Amino acid sequence: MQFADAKEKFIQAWGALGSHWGINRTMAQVHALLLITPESLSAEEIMKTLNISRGNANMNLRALIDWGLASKEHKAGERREYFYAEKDIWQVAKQVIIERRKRELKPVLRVLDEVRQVDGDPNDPEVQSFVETVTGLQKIVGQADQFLDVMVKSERKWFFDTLLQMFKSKAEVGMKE
Amino acid sequence: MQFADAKEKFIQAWGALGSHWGINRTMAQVHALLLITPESLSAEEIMKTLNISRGNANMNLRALIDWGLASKEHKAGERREYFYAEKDIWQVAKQVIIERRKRELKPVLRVLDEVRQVDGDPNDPEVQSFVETVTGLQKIVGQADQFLDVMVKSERKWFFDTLLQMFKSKAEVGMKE
DNA sequence: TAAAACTTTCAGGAATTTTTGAAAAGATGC
DNA sequence: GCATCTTTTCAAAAATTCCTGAAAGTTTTA
Repeated sequence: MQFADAKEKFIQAWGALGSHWGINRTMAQVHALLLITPESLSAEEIMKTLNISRGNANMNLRALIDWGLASKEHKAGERREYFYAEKDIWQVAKQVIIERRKRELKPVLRVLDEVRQVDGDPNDPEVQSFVETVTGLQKIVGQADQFLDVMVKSERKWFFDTLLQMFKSKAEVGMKE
Repeated sequence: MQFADAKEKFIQAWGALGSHWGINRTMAQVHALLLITPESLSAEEIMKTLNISRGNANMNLRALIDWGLASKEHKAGERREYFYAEKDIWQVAKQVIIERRKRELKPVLRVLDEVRQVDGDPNDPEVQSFVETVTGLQKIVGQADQFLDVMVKSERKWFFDTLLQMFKSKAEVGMKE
């Protein structure tokens, strides 16, 4: 495959993935472009490459900065701003997790905690089922939250080495399906 | 909080969460309703509770069945169909992971593999940066995929016990930030 | 101070996604 | 076969999300 095609394909694929994960397609495409570009880019260059308007470029660049995935840079002697993305994928992954945890997991945990304290007849099967479901969700979401907390505080090597051990121990024990 | 309010709040919250994760709001709400309801429900009841049309209810129920999160049931002597959701949250989590892995992770891994084999001057910094980024993504997405594979094949208890050990070993070693 | 270079905002419009509701299709029982 | 009850389909409408481009705002230079 030619480089230009590969680049195009990667940007499209990353955009499509983003849209399956609640992230605006264009924001993901801008991110993809910055990820694979060695030097920083001006808004102008991004607009041209992705065929988007000035306003759109500006909005999504700000969003990326807000997510901690991109930064501005000023080049000496130049007036315009240049943008670049964090290239270390482990850092990127951690940053995404930090933000989504803050924006989505925390609020959900708060709601689960709130609604679990429903006052109603504990013998009513409807209430029972409700409390059971909410408690179950709280446990799993809470566990996931803890796990992600460990992850974002970890070094990449330690984290994957430890996961690897987990896989091994599974093989040894011969866990059933 | 009154039961009716808690129920309402839970359904709303679950719907909002879904929409942040690429899942249609109504589908998540129908799922929430089925999750907390002990007995199975007819389309009619779901339409009435959530204030949605027949077509909408039907569409989202089918989607839930397609995701393996809900099932149909026929009651003896009754003509209409009833619907219920898997209540075991561990099973639900695993099922969601199975589907998203199939629908999203796998296709992305395929694209990454494809575009990594770009033919271009290996000394061109643009090409270098591209290959580095794609390789890095491939590694991390691949690791995540493996981890999720272990998870969906695990018993809940084994999985969380092992994670717990992982956290502990971190504490002992005293990993730095 | 003013012009030039650039960034940000935002109202309106375009595009996309979701929902509706009526009609078609599919069961069931007589 | 036919009447009845139920589910499914799908074109059109509604709702939502996203994008544009011109105008306003900001910073720099002279």
